[in-house]
Amino acid sequence: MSLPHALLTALLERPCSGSELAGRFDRSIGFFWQATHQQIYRELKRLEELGWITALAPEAGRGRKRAYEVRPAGREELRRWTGEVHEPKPLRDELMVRLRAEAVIGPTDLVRDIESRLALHQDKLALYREIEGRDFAEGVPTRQRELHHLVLQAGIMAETLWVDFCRKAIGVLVADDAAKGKP
Amino acid sequence: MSLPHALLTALLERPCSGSELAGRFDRSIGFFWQATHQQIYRELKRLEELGWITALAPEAGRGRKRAYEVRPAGREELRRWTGEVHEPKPLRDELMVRLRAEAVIGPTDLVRDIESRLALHQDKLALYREIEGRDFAEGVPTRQRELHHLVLQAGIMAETLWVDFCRKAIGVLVADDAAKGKP
DNA sequence: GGCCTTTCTGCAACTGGTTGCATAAACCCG
DNA sequence: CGGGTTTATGCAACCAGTTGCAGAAAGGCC
Repeated sequence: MSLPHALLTALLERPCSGSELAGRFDRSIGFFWQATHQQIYRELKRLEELGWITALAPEAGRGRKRAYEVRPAGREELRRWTGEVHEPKPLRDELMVRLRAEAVIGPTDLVRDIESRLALHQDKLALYREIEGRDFAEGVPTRQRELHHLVLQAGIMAETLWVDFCRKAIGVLVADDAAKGKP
Repeated sequence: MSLPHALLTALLERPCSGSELAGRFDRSIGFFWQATHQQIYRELKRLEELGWITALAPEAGRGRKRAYEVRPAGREELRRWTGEVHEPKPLRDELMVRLRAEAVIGPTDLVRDIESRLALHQDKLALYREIEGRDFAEGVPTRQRELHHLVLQAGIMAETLWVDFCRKAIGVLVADDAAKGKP
């Protein structure tokens, strides 16, 4: 639902082609909104049909790149959407379903899954902290920089939460196993 | 993706009909996995075809209720699934896209949206804390209770995070406005 | 008993996102 | 310069979840 607007934002930051967008989605915006290249191409086509973006003159490069830039109508639409009040999507986490399943069908191998999750969250947290140190440790705090920092902080907070939660969950599951005499 | 297993879990806790499941999803499991009644009916049908659940003899009540119970194959499948290692779904949050949009197109009405979100998260947090006080303040900590508590704690942690983040975000956005002379 | 409402079940169509595959241009290397 | 590789674009089918609507059985009301 926010893909078109994420694309408009990225293209406003800097006009570029589909594949470049895919690359930039993997970083920055992609921390909170992922998109495959197929989604991106499909959506770019639609945005062009809507008159929100236009293709720029094709420049040389690998393959046949088509860069896009945002038209005034697109910028206007982005402003409209950003100012709207939206219902937040409720949380949805498979791990919680699995924990409840564990509660009914007794001990399973769930701990291993949580351990691997823990590692992933720790990695991501380390990455975010590194970015924070590199990009936000010093320099003038403009509005834009502050907002980008805010988004990164959300990432840091969320990953910290999951690291904490995984540790706590492992604690509960392992203590249970120990209590049952499984060393 | 976890809907079938969420249903199996719920049906193992207590066999019941589609509409009852919908009601129970609104509470408990529904804090982390939502499903509409259409999804539930469709899925129950599929689970029956797979031989994981069976319909019980129809009992009286509103409409024509069909209660289901889990068969051994279903329990086995749930165990298998719970023990599997899954990739966690990456975070996806529209608000972050909107904050980045704000960063590019200058001040918008985004604060209002965040304020309404803040209220929602506070409400949910209060609800979760109330449930915690009611259900987990005392009593023997069995494995099942501990796991249910753990899931609830995840909810509390997440809602706390969002309350904190909304406050922080409002701080940034409002400070910016003030700096621009808009009182 | 007839009628309106509520509860429960379900179909059909749609949407956003994913997967698998195809094609074309540039580039790289022997 | 010709064949393999990489990069860029895209189609088609699919899957999970959502929306809108409809019919059937039970309950309540007059």
